[in-house]
Amino acid sequence: MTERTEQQKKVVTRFAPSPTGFMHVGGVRTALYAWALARQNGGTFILRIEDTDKAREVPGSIEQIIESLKWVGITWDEGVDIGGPCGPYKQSERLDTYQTYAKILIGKGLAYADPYSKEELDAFRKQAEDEKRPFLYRNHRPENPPAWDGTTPLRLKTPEIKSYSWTDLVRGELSAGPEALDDFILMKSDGYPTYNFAHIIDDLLMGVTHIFRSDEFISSIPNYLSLYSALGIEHPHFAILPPIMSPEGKKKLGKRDGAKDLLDYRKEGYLPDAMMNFLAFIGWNPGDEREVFTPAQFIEAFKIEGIQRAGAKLNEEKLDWLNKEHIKLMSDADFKAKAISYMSDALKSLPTFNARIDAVLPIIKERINKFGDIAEMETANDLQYFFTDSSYESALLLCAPKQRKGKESMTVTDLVPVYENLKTLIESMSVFTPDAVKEVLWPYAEQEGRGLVLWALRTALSGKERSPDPFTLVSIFGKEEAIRRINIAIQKIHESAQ
RNA sequence: GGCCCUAUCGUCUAUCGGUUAGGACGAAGCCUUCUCAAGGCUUAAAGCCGGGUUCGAUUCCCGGUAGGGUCACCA
Repeated sequence: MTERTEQQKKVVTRFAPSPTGFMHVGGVRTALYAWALARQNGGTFILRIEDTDKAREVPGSIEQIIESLKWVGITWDEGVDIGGPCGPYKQSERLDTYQTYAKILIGKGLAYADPYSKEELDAFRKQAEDEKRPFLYRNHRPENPPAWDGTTPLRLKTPEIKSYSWTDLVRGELSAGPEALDDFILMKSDGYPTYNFAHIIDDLLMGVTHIFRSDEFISSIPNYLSLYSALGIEHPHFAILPPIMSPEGKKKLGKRDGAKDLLDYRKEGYLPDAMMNFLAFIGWNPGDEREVFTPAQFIEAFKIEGIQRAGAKLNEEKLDWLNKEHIKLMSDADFKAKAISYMSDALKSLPTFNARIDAVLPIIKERINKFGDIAEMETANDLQYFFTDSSYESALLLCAPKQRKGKESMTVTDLVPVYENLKTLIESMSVFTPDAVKEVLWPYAEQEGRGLVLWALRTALSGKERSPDPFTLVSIFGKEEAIRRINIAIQKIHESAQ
C-alpha cells in the first residue's frame, strides 16, 4: 500500500459507521464535514467500519453505506473496500490489535477484569436508580479482580477521578465533573472491543487528526480523555456536530421516528449535488448569504467555525427548493436524460414522443422540484396530452373563463366562430416559436376577448383545465396537429349541443 | 435524579457591544397574456425570562426557565 505524503498526513479524517442498517441524513452529514475538511486541505479521508457488535449487525449494511456515500459524492482515499496503508479498515479484522493494547493497559495496571454477573450489575444499577444517583461502576470496583482471561469484560481503571476540560473546535471550551468518569468496558466477553476502546486505538494507528461526531458523544468524551491519558497519547482535535431534530417534534432525529434512508431521496429523484448542499446546511453556513453550492464550492467554503452549536430541525421544503435550484444548474442534455428516465415506457413509445419531447422538457423543468414529480405528473395525466389526444369533457370547453363574467358558460354560437378564426390564423403561420405564435394570435385575442379566445384555444389543445399557455402549446404541436385538435374540440361542442 | 450541551422571525440562519436586527425556505398579497407553473415586487414574522458588567447589550457574566443529550458487554 502506498504511504501517505506529508500533506496527506496533515489532515486525516474518517467516517466510521457501524453496519446496523441504512444511512440517514445525520450520518451522512457527519461524513460530509469530515470529507470536506480533508479535501480542502489535500488530506486523507478514511471509511472505517465499526462492526464490533455482532448482534446489531445488519447484512448488506456496508454495501448500503458505501452506496449512500458515493451517491452524494463523498469519496474516500482509504477504506474497507479499497484498503490503504493503515488497514484493515474493518474492526472485526483488527481484533489482535485491540488485544495488544488491552494487554498494554493491563500491564500498566490500568485495566482489570470485571468479575460481576449481569444480575449483580443490574442490582447495582437499580440501586443507583432508586437513589436517584447516576450509576457508576467504579463505586463497585472489585478489590482483587481475577486475571483477565478474555471470557469476562475488561474495564479501564480510570487513571484519575477528576474534572476534565478540553477544547472543542465547534463548542469551544468544554468541561465535565468527575461524575462523568467511569471504568467503562474496553473488551467485551465475546472477544470484541467496545466502540469506546476500538475507535481510539484505530484513530491513533490511522493517524486521524480531526474527529467529527455528533452531539450525543459529548458526555463520553471525558472517558475518552482518561483512556488517552492511560495510553499516554495525545488526542486528536474534536468537533462536535449539532443534533438534527425531527421535522415535527423536538426529538433528535432517529431511525425510529421517521429518519429516512438516504437512498430514498435518490429514489424520489433528488439530485446528489442538491442533497450534498442540503446536508451541508444542516448546521453549517458560510457566514454570508450564499445558499446554493456545488460540491466544489462547498469544499472551498467549508469552515469548522461555521458549524452551529444548536440543533436544527430537518426542513424538507428547503430541500425541494434547493433541488430545483440545482436542476436549473443542469445542462439541457443532462436534464433530458434524467427526466426521460422517470417516464413510463408507454409514454416514451408514443409515436410523437421523440418529435415533441425537446419542446416539452422546458415545461416540465419549471414544474418540478425533484425528478419523481415527473412520474407523478404522468400519473395525474399531465404529460400524456402533449403526445396524444386527451380525453376531455365538452363542459371544459364551454366553461366561462373569468373575463367573461356574467355568463355561466359559453355556447356553440360563441365558440365555433372563434375556433374557425383561430384555425385560419394558425393556417397562415410559418414560424412556430411561442413568441411568433403569440404575435399572430394576440391581436385577435385582444379584439375578441382574451378570456374567450385564449381559454378556448388552450382547452382545445390541451383538454386540461390547467396547462401551459396556448402560444406554447401551438408551438409544440405545429400547424397540422393544432388544427386537428381544434377540429376535435368543435366536434365535441357540437355533440354537447344536441 | 447526577453530569453535560443548547437558546434570534413558523423553520434554517447573519450579527463576533452601537444595525431601521439582514438573508433564505414557507405563508400572504400584487404584477406579468385565459388556467397552471415559473418569474418579479411587496407584506407579515424574531432576540425565552430575571439580574448584573457597560455610556450602551441579541451579543459578555450569573441565575432561572425550556428543550436536547447521556448515565449499555450500542455505537
